[in-house]
Amino acid sequence: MNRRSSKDIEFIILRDGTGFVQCVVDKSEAGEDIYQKSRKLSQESAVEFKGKVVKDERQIGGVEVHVTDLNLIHKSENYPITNKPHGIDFLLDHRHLWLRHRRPWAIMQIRNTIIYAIHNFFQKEGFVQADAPIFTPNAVEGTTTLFETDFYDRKAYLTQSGQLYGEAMAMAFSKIYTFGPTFRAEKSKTRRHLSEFWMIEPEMAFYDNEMNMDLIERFIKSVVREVLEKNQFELSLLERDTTILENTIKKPFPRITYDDAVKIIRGEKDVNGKTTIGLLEELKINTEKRIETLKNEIAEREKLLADNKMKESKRNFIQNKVDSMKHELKELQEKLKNIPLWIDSAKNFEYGEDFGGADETALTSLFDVPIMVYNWPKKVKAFYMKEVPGRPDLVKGVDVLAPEGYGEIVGGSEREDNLDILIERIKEHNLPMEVFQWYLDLRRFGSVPHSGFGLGLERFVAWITNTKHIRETIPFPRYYGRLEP
RNA sequence: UCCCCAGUAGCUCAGUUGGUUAGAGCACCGGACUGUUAAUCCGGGUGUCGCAGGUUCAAGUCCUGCCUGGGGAGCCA
Repeated sequence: MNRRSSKDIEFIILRDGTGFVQCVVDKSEAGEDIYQKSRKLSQESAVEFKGKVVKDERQIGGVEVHVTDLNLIHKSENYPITNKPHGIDFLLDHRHLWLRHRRPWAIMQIRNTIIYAIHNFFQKEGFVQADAPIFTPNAVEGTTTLFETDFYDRKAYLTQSGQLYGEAMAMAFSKIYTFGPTFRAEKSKTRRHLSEFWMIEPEMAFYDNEMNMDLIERFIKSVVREVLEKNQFELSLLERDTTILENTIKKPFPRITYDDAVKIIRGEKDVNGKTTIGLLEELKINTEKRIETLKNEIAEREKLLADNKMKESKRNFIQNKVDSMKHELKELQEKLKNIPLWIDSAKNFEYGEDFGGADETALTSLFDVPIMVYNWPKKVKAFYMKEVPGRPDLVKGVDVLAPEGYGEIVGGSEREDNLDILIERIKEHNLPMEVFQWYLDLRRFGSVPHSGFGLGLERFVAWITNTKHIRETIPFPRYYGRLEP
């Protein structure tokens, strides 16, 4: 709970886990005793109210409670998280308490809807949920760093992907999906990485990459539709502009080959008359303009501050305003410095490379729905992806890039189903052949075309809720430098 | 592992070319106000300036090293 007061009246925001309601303790209604008790309530005290529910359009949920009785269950003292701004690190140190607050509450409600909608979609489509093991004897793709553990005196690693096991299960049950934790020991310090995150990995027998992309698109639309139906209130708490989410369920996702994507990134090809370079140059001009106005506003206020007859409280107020404007100015100047680098990186993008974060942002900013980029250079993708017929340099992989700078939320492919080619690919990647023997069995005994993809739950939640840092999308995040609480 | 930035009160931050006794807002306590939404107004005090060393008459401020955090690259969902 949280409290505000005026003379003879107290406003208390009460939370019960399902939502929030304002409770009003009016001295004339509740009586002197109850009113005095309510004045002693502190932030996050546990309390029980009796009272009348009254319609009030001004309030969240449209109602408030006029309190007639009050029972203090537990008085909270010196609650650390105040109603004022805190830094992300302080909040994460108090994550066990921070979860009680509105923003985390709204994000977790949406996360819950997403999890439910994912199961709902696959169950209705006839998929079997079948989870992959978490302890694994080897690195699946050989590139990422894994967490090493002791498994009865043997080295074991925490899984970085359940995909190979998913393929085995798809050969057994036709269409399956895994839904479990995944671990990466990379010392990544960016807003889109976690050491421990949840991944959904469907795998379908007799699916080529076209069918795979059809499924991905229907899947994303279905989950987003469910969030829009169930979580309007939470989205409004988060001040999420839902235009792009609504587009996502209505419009088809553009499907772009890697070859075309490269041309678009370089600014050689336009999308509805706009190019990446043009957009970035526009952004540069707008940022410059904003910096100019900020500078002028700061100068104006500093002139005001030079008048030392000014009342102290007023002076402090203006000083604070100036400080926060200087803060914004610093951020914008930082951004302005980076824009030419982004333009440079886009213009000189080298064919055959994977997209960097800035390239992805440049590309996706031209669209108002998620896009699918397919047919990737073989050398930047995993060994198990199937070659594109007639293009031995390309594989049938697909990445879904979310709009608004969220980057890759889905990665998938058609899998190589030919034993000999797969063995060649394992050799090319210098992977230990012996640990893949069971996987190669899948190509020895009734190998069929099959495809699948992986969706990172937290990145998906981050995009839907428009959360800047992925670590706010999981109750207790684990990443380089954070193991507590 | 590499590059950039930061570390000042419980929290968020200011602190100018090195110069007297280091500041503000919030939180907290008291008071004022019948309707607040981060309420507002008045009063009340709080510091190992991340750590270690150096330069200097003088260091929060400059230099070196280390630690911690943030952003990014790599890697990826």
